[in-house]
Formats: sequence, C-alpha cells, structure tokens
Amino acid sequence: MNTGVNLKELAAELKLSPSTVSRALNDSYEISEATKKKVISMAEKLNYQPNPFARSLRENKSKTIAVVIPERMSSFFSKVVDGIEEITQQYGYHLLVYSTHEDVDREKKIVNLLMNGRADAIIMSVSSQTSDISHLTRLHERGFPLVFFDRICSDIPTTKFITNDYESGFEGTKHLIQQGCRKIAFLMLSKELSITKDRYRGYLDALKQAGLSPEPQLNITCCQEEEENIESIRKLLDGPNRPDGILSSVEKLALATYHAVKRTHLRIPNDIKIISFFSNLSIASLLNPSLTTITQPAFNIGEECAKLLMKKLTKPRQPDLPNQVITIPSNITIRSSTIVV
Amino acid sequence: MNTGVNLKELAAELKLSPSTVSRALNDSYEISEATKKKVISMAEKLNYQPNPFARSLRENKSKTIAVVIPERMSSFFSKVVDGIEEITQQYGYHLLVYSTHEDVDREKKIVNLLMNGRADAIIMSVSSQTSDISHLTRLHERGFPLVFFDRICSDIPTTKFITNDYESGFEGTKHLIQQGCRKIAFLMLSKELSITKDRYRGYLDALKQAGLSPEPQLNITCCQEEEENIESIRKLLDGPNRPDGILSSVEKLALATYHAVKRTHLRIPNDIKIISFFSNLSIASLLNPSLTTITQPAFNIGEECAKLLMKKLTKPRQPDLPNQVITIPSNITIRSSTIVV
DNA sequence: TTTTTCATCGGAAACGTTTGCACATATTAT
DNA sequence: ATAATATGTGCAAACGTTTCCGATGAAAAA
Repeated sequence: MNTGVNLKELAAELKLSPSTVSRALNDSYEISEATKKKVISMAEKLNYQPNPFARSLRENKSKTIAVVIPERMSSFFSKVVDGIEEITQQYGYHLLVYSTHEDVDREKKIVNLLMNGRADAIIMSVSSQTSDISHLTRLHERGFPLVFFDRICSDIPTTKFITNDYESGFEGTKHLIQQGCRKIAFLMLSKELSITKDRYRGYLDALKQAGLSPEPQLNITCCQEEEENIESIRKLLDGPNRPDGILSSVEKLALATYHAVKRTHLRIPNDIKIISFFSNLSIASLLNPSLTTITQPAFNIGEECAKLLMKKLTKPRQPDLPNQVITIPSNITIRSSTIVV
Repeated sequence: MNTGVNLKELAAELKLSPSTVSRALNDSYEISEATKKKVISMAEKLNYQPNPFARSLRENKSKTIAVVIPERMSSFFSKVVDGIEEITQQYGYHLLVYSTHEDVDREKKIVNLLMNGRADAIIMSVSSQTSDISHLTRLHERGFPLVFFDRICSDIPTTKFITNDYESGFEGTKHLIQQGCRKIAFLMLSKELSITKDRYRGYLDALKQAGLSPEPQLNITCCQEEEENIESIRKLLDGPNRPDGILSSVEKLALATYHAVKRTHLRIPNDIKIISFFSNLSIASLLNPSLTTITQPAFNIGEECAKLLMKKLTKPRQPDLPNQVITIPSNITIRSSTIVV
C-alpha cells in the first residue's frame, strides 16, 4: 500500500515547517491568508491526506462511532443504521457496525473490544439474551458515551431512544379487540427485553380495559430458529386453546406466524387476526393478506441517536448524555390481516 | 472518557521498561517465561488495553476493513456482510460499513475518504450509477487491497466474487420457457451493472435457443423510487405487448412486480409467471403465490471475500490479489409463481 | 583464565499529527 | 528615539506503541 505524502514532505515541498502547514490546513488564525492559500493548493496538488491514526493518537478521538445491533437482516435495524449514517456522514464520522446475532457473549466481546477507544461512542440495541449488563455499566462508568435505542437498558443512566412501545402495544391490542378478538396471543423474543416488557404492559392494560383476562399459555417466547418458532406458533394455533388474535412484538415473528398459519386450515383474518410491529412496509402490503402493522420510525430513531452524539462529540465542553428516555411515536396502519370484509 | 492504563504506567508498576512489557505481551522469544507471566497477570489486573491508534500508527495497519454496499435494506447485502463479519471477527478485524445508496457521488466520496488508510482493505459492490470508475482504479493502482463482489468492475485487475450470473439467467429464462412463456420481460436496475449484463446474456441465449426473439420493449430499467418502478411494470403489464413471463435480476424488482400485478387483473402464475434473483427465502415462500427464486449464496460470498483478504493481510509477504473472477453458484428453487397447478 | 555465546532486558528512535512556546520582523505607541 | 504590541512562523514535545541496537551478566567454549 503506497501511502501518499505526509505533512513533513508537504512542508518540505513548500519550504515551510510542518507546524505552519498543519495550522494552515486547520485554518488557524495565526497563519496569513497568503500562505494558507499556497498550502491548500499544494496539498490538493499532492493529494495530501492526513494520517487518521496519527491524528487520533494525538487528539485522542477517532471520528468513529460504533453501532451494535442484534441482527443485520432486519428492515428495522437496517433503517436505523441508515438514519445514523445520514447524520454522522455529514460530520465526517465513520461507522463501525457490529452484529451480536442475539448472542450476549458476542455482545460482551464486542463491547470489551470497544473499550480501548477505537470508537468515540456507541449506539446500541441489546441482544435478546442480555440480562447481565455488567459489561455495559462498566463501559458507562468509564465515561464512555453510550446511547441506546429500541432495546434499551433502563438501569444505565444515559439517553435512550424508543418508540411509544406501551401505547403501541395498547392500541394494537385494542384494535384487535375492536375487531372482535377475545383470545389474543402475545409473541415475543425474550421476556428480558425492554420492548417486550413495555409492549406487553400495553397489551395487558388493553385486555383489562376490555374486561378480558390474560392467559399465560397465550404468551409465546420465541428463539433464534425460525423453524422452531413456526412450530411453536402452529402448535398454539392447532391446540385446544387457540387464539383468535395475535400481537407480534417483532417483525420476524409476524413472518413466522404467516408461515405457521399456512400449515393450518385457518384463514387470516377470519379465524385469526394478526397485528405486528413491522418496519418493512413494502413487504407488509404484499403479504397475503396484507399485514396490519405498527410501524416504528426507524430511520428517524437512527437520526436522533446520531444527532445527539454529534452534538456531544463535536462541540467543545459538552455535559454527559442526560439520563432520559426519548419517545418517537409509531404509526398503526390497518390492513387486511385484522379486518374481515 | 477515562482511558485506562498505558504501556508506560504498566511498565512502571512492574518496574520494567516499556519495551520489555511490550515484548512480553507480544510473546517475544527474548523475554523469559517468568516475566511474561508476571506481565500478563499484571496487565489483566490493571485491565490494560493497548491503544489501537498508537499501534496502527506504528505498524501502519488498522485491523479494519471497509465494506461498501449499495444499500443496507437488502437481504442479499445483509447476508454478505454477515458472512464477512463471521470471518474477520475471528482475526480480530473490525468492519467499517458504508452504504452508497446507489449514488455514485457518495461512492466516490467514500472511496476517497478511505484512501487515507483508515482501512486495510475494501470489499465492495458498486452502485448502479457507477460507470466512471476512476476513483476505483486510482485506489487499486495505489496498491490498496480491493475485492469486488456481485456488482464488479471487470476493468480493475483484482479478485471478484460473483455467482454464476450467466447460467442463472439462462436457466431461469429456460425454466420460464419450459413453463410455456413466449414473451419474457427482463427487469434490471441499470444497464451498466455487471450483474445485469451477465444475467441478460443468459436470458438472451435462452431465448435464442428456444427460437424466441428478444423484444426491446420487454426490457425495463428501473430506478430508486419504488413507486415509479411499480408503475413502469404495471404499464408493461397493462399494455398491448404484455409479457407472459418476467425475469427479475434483483430482489427489489420482484417485489415491485408483485405490487404491480396487484394493480392489474392478472393472476400469477396463470397470466404471468415470475422468477427472480432473491435472497430472502422466508419472504419468497410467503409471497402470494410463493416466488420461484434464484438464490445467491450471499453469506458464502461474504465469507470467501473475507477469507481471501485475511490471508493477504495476516500472512507476512503475500502477493497481490490475483486478477480473477471466482464463481459460487446459485440455486434455483421452483415455487408457485412459475407453476400452474 | 580468557573469549564467545546466549538469554534477558533497557534506551531511544520512529510512526504522523497537533500545539505550547519562543522567536523573529514589522507596526504602533510612548 | 526606544519600548510595546501585533503578526507570522519555527522548534520541539507529546500522544502510545513497536523495534532496532546495545548492554549486562551468566554460562559455555576456548
């Protein structure tokens, strides 16, 4: 790899000292406009690119932020990362993207690796297996800027961005009830997750408000194996205590539900109605029947995470990230999976 | 940000010189086993983490590789990145991931930024707008390790990983013909793309072999706006010269086709049969009717890219990346969108 | 005994920046 | 006239590693 000219060579070419050239390129007030012009044009001519590591070493910042997500093949997380990139790229920041694959051990390894300062901050959504959060508290206690989104850690006093999980769970359930459902199942990834807790609370409160009592056997906790999830749901559908409505708290379980229904004699929405948190609108309307969705503002969530961090990292003396939860509401789009025509 | 102890402090604690400690931690033969043990245990006790920038500056390598893709919300590219990460993570490498959003200007900016050595190598799939490749040739001529996958640049003499685009296009088209199609449309993102060229050649040859003549008006070049694509396809379907089969060269256009068909009175597969390059098997079988797919080995392609680079970067004196195209075959899965029962 | 070798370790340079400080020269105030 | 102040630039240290080159002492060979 032929690395180009460095500051010293550029300075030699200009018959100036490296310090002057550095200051000129950084637009320091101490340098005359004349030399600034000369330096800049010569830098362009020789295509000078400052060495990022020398700069990072000296300034103790990397212009890089790490994004840690549970999986890549998810329209929600893809859009969040797109939103983050949209902002950070404007500030010249780079994105290290890691997937934990819903594995807490991988998450710990990644977080521990990040502790050496390779990134200036972390934006993350925890894995569904994460219950011990010592790796995250340690990070935060060291003063490492950390922002959570979607799947958050309430115990860590920093800024979190979520959607209105409780209300969405509540409204989604209420919608099912209004469509005549009396036995509504709740599908989740893990009981530990902040999103399942909040969405579940909304679900329970909607049931209560309608005078319905929750039935434990209608709660299904899923795993990472799609086939296994499909079979769990199918068993529920084929069982004696079959639900007439399903609220899926994550995208992939809605798809598993459609697969499961295909294995039964049931029809959506006549026999069973489905609503799900879902970010891929194009797919939602192509499913048969089209899926009623609670659409999280994924791109927007990413943007907000990034904006907050950019403010913290690019302004001189910023305070710590405040301990608060910022909620950006979802939209419910009613489609055929909950409406009998 | 409270950065932990550094080498000098660790050395002071041990009453040793930094050089000795460094060598001990790097398992140098010059250091006795006794002191190695002492150093390692003290390093663990103080949780010493070497500064990655100091190391990168000194060694002139970053243990980071950049991945440049046209879009994130694509099961194909998500899986490729997963495959890359699977390998690189084993070697302690980090991944900078950039999306060009199919925009060649963004692609150029990203590539130019990468020229400063922030990453040790680049794995990329070019945007659909890329015809001028000067930014990539410049990169390659500087000796920067560069690997292409899927959407490749034939003119740049380096290693490329693709699937058997020609054969898949050929076989896909042949399958449609065998199912009785006589007027087969070809959907593409851009005529410039390597994948459309190869897949189109396969399509043409299959037509020729069947004695069918290609009709230019059956080729549709799409854009980035989904709605616009849907309407282009709908017009084709509603027009006087309506095809009875469609080969879509990319995933998103298959979805657009399903949307378009929904806006017509046509039925799949009776009136129109569809086959597409497609990586999301779960979705393919959920579409109505389920979609016949040509499935690219996305994860595997990512793995192979990464393996090649890891060999080049971690072994001492490796030759340049050879100028060759490595093909990993796709699988055709026949589903309902091409079979009339 | 003297010389060589070997096993361990330390000093210092180097990687490419940024920046505190000093130092000229020119301008203004006294 | 001299002294004070801008204005523009250079020197050198620092960031935290790795590694070249010596240095030391002990063991082996002469």
